[in-house]
Amino acid sequence: MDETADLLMAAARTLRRRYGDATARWGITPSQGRALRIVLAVDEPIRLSALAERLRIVPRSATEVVDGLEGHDLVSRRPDPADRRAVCVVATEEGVRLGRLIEEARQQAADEFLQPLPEEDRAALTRILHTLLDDR
Amino acid sequence: MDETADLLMAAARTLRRRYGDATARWGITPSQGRALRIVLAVDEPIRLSALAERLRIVPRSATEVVDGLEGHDLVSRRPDPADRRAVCVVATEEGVRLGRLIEEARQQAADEFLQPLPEEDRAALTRILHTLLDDR
DNA sequence: GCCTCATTGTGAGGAAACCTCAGTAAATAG
DNA sequence: CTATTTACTGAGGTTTCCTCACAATGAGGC
Repeated sequence: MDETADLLMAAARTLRRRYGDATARWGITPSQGRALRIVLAVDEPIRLSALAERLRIVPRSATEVVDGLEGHDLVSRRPDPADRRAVCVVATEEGVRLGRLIEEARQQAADEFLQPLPEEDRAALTRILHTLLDDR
Repeated sequence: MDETADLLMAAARTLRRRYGDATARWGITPSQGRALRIVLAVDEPIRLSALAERLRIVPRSATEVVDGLEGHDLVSRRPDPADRRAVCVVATEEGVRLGRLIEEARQQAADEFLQPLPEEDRAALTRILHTLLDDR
């Protein structure tokens, strides 16, 4: 009997809730937090479609996430000089500042959740999930 | 940099979608499928609150899932003889029949998703997720 | 037997995080 | 210069879960 699938989903839910508790204090949602983290990590204007890909969601959904972040003045949209159809997302000053705080909180929530795992299990989990996701 | 959390959520989403595609053909949703599977696995009337616990959701959410299944005549509610506040959920004949088909589809979707993993990684994943979830 | 307190399920209401489909505007291919 | 493709977004929907409040019932103390 294969329960792995169910466990995976239950774990994701738990994690999302914890991370959500952690980020809610700044008025942003978990998925906004993840998006902001990517924007900051890339550290240069990123196309909305590229952001979507990094988040593994469809572009339309990325639009919403960026809307949310923009509403909080954490990122701003700007036209891509190379392609006038495209939109680039960049973090504002406030976004950079808050991003750091959020990253800390995120890290802490993840650590707390993953804390019962010995180091090697944690590494194994990351590796296994990569295997599952990277080849579609 | 800890990406495990993100991977976990992305994996859950992928899995839910695949499982959803598999079950949609009988008009039920993934979470209804999971609930039906538990009802069938227990193989005797199960309290709604117990079902909720097995699904790791709050009882109020289980009410909805059961509503959905009842609407398809796959399960029925009956009073618990031992406690008149409680409600027991049992599978109907149709529920048993369809449950088998759904289980097959579910199994196949999970297998397909987990297929890139060598057997030992799959076992490790299950074990690791149990560790994460079982102690809250 | 009562009174209080906890428990069980559910109505009401809502939020998060996705999706698809269709449409506009711009780039690119033929 | 038409035809197709690509990049984003408006509109609308779905799934899955949550909290809060409440009625009915059970259970423990006096």
